[in-house]
Amino acid sequence: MATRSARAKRTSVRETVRSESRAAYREAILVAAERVFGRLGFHDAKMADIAAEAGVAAGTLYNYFKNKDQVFESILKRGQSRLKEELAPALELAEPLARLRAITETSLRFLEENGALFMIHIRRGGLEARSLRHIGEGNDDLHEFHEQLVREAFVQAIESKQLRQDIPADELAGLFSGLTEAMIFAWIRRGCPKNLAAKTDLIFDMFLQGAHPK
Amino acid sequence: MATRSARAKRTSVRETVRSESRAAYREAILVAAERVFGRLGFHDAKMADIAAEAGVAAGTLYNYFKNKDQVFESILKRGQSRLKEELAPALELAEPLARLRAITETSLRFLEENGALFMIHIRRGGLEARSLRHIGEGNDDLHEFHEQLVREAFVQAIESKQLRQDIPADELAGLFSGLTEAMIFAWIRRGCPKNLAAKTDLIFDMFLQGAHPK
Amino acid sequence: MATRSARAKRTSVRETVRSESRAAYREAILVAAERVFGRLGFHDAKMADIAAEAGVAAGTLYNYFKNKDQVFESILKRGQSRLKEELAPALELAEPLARLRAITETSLRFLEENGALFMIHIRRGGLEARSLRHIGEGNDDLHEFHEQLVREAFVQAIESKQLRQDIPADELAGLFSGLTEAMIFAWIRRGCPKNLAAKTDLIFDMFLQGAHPK
Amino acid sequence: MATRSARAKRTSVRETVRSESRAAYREAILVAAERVFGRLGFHDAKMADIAAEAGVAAGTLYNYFKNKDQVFESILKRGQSRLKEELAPALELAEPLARLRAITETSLRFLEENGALFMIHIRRGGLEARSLRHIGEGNDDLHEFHEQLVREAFVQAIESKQLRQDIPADELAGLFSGLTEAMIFAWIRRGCPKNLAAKTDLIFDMFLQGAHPK
DNA sequence: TATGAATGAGTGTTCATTCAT
DNA sequence: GATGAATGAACACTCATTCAT
Repeated sequence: MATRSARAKRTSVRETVRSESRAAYREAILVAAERVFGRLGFHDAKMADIAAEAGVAAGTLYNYFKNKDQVFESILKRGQSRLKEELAPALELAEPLARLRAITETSLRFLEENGALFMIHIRRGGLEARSLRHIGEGNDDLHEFHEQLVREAFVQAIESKQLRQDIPADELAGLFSGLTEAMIFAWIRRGCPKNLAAKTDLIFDMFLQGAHPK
Repeated sequence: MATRSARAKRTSVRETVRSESRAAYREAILVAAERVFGRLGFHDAKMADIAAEAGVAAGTLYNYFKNKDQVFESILKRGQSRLKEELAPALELAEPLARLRAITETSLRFLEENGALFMIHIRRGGLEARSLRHIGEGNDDLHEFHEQLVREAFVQAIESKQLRQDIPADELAGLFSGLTEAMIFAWIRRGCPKNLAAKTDLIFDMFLQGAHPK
Repeated sequence: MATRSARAKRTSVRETVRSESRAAYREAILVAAERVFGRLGFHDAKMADIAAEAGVAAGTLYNYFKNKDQVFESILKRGQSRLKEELAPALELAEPLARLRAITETSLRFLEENGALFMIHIRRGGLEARSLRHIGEGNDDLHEFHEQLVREAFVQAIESKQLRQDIPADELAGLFSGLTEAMIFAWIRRGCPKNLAAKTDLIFDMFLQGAHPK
Repeated sequence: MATRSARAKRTSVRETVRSESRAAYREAILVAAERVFGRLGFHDAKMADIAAEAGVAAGTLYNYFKNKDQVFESILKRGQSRLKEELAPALELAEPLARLRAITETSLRFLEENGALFMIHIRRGGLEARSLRHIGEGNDDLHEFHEQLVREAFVQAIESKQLRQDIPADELAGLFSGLTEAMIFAWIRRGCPKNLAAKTDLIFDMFLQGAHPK
């Protein structure tokens, strides 16, 4: 029994090691893929590029992912869970505008730290959606999640009269998200300089006060 | 001499016909390519798809364009000149905010009527820039042109105290363009419903008044 | 009847003109094709190139020749008849070695004046024979014709004891033709300088005397 | 450490196998390509033909050669090194005419065993030069190498009064090379019968004695 | 399981040939 | 008959995927 147990344990340990090794490989591949997809886009990124960036052989990719599409999809999913984790503290805030500000700042900071991921996400979510629709059908979309959070904050803020009453919450939320995204696009176009998160104040100021002279 | 004249005329007519036919073919190909690129993106759009959409043989494309890249580029250029034409009346307006409103409305209307073109343009200008940078180097970019117009309007509006003085014109212009683009992205995400141009008022209202309750 | 006759005559004249025009077109095309094939080789020479060189439209070529192969073939045939014409005086000579010398000199001069044709011919006859065998099957070949003339001269020269008796006429003829062709190849490799025909003396001297010191 | 060593050895063995396999594939492709190019010429030989002849998939060719041109070039280079190897013993001979005879005999034998290669080489060096000039610029050419050897032998033979003094070494060497090449062309035209190398004696006899009766 | 070479379907492009004018 | 644009078969080459080791 001792022997059995020992063997079982050894096996278990070995499997743990294996499993950790598997996880490490998988992670390395995803990190590499994120960089490569972010740099080159879906089509120009070759499986060979990703393998090279990850320091593994091309065939190895297929031990961890079914195909190129699934590598792509996995990056998105991984990014989604990471952002969700980082957003958790912000969601604790009860005050809707403060929560909105925290969500925005967190998202922008996340963006700065995960530029490549964002490139991938935005391409897929916003623009290549149609051509890549076959990828990730039915995944809960990060966009949806994010917009839902923003929408809730807006509904509450309007209810508590902190915002104009004459524009529906959805429309307002859309404009806000839009303004944020616009900031992001401008930031990308400028080559992703530092301190995107610091733009949160500007976004809020403009969004709340407008451009009219006071 | 009558004969010569007649022959000359016939030739001339024939050449006109031919020339018109060439232009018609070229146009048909561009229209088809615009649709296909808009639908599938640069990479997924195959020359065969474009040819099929245009109702010609694949080889025919190469009688009008050197290669796939040049088809793509030509769409952009064609779109640019068309938008420039349509913007001309708006540029006559002397009053900066009125001009800005006209530019915005015209651009949005143009967009509605040329959704596919815009998809193409934005993909290239904003996002696929890196992977497609080899295409169209040195074209005067529509983005640049548009942003220049907006920037000028802002400089004048700030000078005439019609806008807040505490934010630089460039920043304001960026935010405005951003807000507009955001509207556009939201519109695209919603599947390009009718009446995008009507959103001009909302954009201006929000941009000028802000979201604060009055 | 006068009318008929007149009409008939007019028709006939017109047909002559037409026929002359046809011949002129055909000739122009062949001249152009000879230059282009000579310059680029069979495969790299495009029908469009030939048409351009001839100053006609691509389609016109097909009013005179069934296809590219036939253009090629026609050049060879035309060259063959021209060389045969030029060789006629040489063939009058009764004395075999004098005749051989005249044939050689004439052939070399012809070569210098028809370099392009020769390039075509040699490519086809000597080297691309296998790959181009589908062309001109069963034509009486210029090579064959030429070698036949040479062979006859050798048979007679050996019979009249003007040449070594210990080597069969065929072998000797082959060597002589070979030496001549070798001269030609060297000449081509040197870029076709002037005065190839003047090498006739050297060929004969070497061929008859050998390289041994006297 | 034993394990490491064992693993290292295994790896090394595996790599040797792989490396041998790679070399074998490469060689098989070159052999196939040599046959196909020799049979059809550069243009008519399709990559698919070569792949089929080698018994591999078309794509495999591109794991070993960058493109069709490079396959072609590699054949030439391989042939050059092989001939150079085979010529080495002949070059040991101090006596110029004996050396020349050995060089000639070796070359002819090489030719018989590598007819396809020669077809390829001669097409490129002599005739398709112009259209294929883009291939292999700057390779040390087999022709040049061979002619240099011949030229040296002639200079020495003339110096030692073994040959006529009235014709410059270059000219004589050219004629000799020419005679040899002529023999080769005749041999090709006759369909590459056996025993080409045996013609060395005939070449030398004719070259030295000439065709005059003694 | 990692490897990396083999595979072959798929694509952009060329060009001989056809055909409407 | 001349024209020159349309045609589409053909081909070099790429790359995601498979598989023997």
